[in-house]
Amino acid sequence: MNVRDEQRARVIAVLANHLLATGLSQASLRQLAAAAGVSDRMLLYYFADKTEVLAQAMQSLAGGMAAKLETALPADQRLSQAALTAKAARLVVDPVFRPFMRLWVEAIAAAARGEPPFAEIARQIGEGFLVWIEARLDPAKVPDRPGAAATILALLDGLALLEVCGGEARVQSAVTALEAASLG
Amino acid sequence: MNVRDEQRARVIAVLANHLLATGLSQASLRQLAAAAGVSDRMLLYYFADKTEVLAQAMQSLAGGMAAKLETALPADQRLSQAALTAKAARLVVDPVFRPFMRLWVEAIAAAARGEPPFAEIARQIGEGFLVWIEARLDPAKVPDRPGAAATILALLDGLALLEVCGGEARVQSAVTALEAASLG
DNA sequence: AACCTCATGTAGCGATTGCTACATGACTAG
DNA sequence: CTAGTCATGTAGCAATCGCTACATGAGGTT
Repeated sequence: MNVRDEQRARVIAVLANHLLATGLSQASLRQLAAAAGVSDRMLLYYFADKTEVLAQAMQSLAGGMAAKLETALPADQRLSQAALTAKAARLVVDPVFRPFMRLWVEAIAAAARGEPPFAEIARQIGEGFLVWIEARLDPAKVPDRPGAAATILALLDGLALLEVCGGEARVQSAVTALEAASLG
Repeated sequence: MNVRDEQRARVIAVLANHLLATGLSQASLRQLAAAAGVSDRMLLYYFADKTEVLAQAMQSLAGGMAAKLETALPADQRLSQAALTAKAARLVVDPVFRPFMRLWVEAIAAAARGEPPFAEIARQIGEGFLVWIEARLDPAKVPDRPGAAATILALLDGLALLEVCGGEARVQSAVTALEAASLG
């Protein structure tokens, strides 16, 4: 393997964590390079441009999160809409997933203003989420699975927004209410 | 009234619409000044700095939206959680409100990365939403009103995110599912 | 008439942005 | 040994950013 290709892999891994920790505001070329321990010059030697760096780091993160979600809530168990909503909500507010959800909000906002590569990436990741949700909805109990999945995804994403504009307490009260509703 | 104060009012009104139409990506000082039909130099004569311009424009928008929401769904009618969720969801995906919801997502993302003045503004507007929602929940039918309100707000905000990462179709299918659920 | 505040224009500063031109040593294939 | 690719450093460019220093005329006050 090339030195270059090794560095590509290493840098992406480091930068994925950097993005998780600091968000998209600390993501200028020079800042990314510093975080990865290379010069900005070399970052652009390893990757074509900043867009490619961000795209690969986000892909890496999305893959990791998908794997964690897969094991955190196995797909062989099919749930009602209320039950899956409550379980998934508890999941995404977990400290393990929360940094990703924060970054997810920033990525969607970047996508909203058409900033490459986020427009495409947001769609990909969103699609992945929908598939994950639908696979865990019991067809017997949920007639409109696409509609239910879209509703659940909206709510999960919304919890991340709620944290920013309403604080931790609001998020907890929402999750608690969802769990209560899934029992009644 | 000063020329300066008149201009402040006029410029804010124009810029509020500009932000609604173009989002926060077209919001550099020079771009804002051009949109308002003044020089960047004068924009900073009317306002202390860019932060004040954005803060006032966002406040203006929030006020307008609050008024529209107030009349669109009067507070004298108290609803169940499912019913309010469905009605409010239909409301925020309306063409009248959608540009605001798009901007709202960008503002929250800016708040998430601590960008002034959005951190404070997002909290204010979010709080206003929560009050609006709680005032329309029937205490007899909804035991945990704060929890229900937080849940509804998360879902409404999430619909705006869903539009970006899943497209118009997903949003419609979610709203339809919510309306179906509120009838059953 | 002298002065002063208000309103506005011209010009530019220092920082940061993404990105590039050019040089150079190391190693490798012929 | 020579030619050439690989890996890296130094330096900088053009654009944009938020913001400011300075000048100037217009109109009111004393």
